[in-house]
Amino acid sequence: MRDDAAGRRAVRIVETEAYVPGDAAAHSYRGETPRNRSLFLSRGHAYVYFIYGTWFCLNVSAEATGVGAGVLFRAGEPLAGIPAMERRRRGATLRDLARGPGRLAEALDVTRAEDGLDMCAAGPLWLAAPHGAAPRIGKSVRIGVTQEAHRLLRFYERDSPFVSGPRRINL
DNA sequence: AAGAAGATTCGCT
DNA sequence: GCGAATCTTCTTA
Repeated sequence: MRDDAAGRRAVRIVETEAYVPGDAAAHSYRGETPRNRSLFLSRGHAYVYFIYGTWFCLNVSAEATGVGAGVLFRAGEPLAGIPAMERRRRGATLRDLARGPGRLAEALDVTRAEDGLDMCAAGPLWLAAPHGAAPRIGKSVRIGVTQEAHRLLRFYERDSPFVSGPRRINL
């Protein structure tokens, strides 16, 4: 959930990737730096990083204070505040509004300003429990990752059209 | 001090 | 399919 001057925007997270302790692909692998310090906060805090000089990506920290682990939000199904998302993502179809980590952050206007926020507390960026029937969940290797490339740490809703990635890995 | 690679996306071929 | 855009961090000299 995103609450700011544009009103409320909501997406259902339909695709995630885990970056776990001891994982060479994780930003936290080589210890704490100014960029990744939010990964070392207790579970539930936002970690926002800037990539390829162009995009932000949103994660949530996933372990106890000082451990260093997180879950990347890779795609979302737009639920509310869709006009505000369309203004941020000019020219994108509904399906592509938040389909991909960079697009998701752009649709929700998430930048470094949100880095470190507690997403389990009331505020401009927070997590709500999903509702409705439990979806079928698929798992696969992570996208764009070269280290520890065999690990099945990507999770997605198997029946959602809002999931990113090549079709062949979305079994 | 300089260079390469990276949890990406878009536009053009 | 390939290259550009272009920031941060890590590696190597």
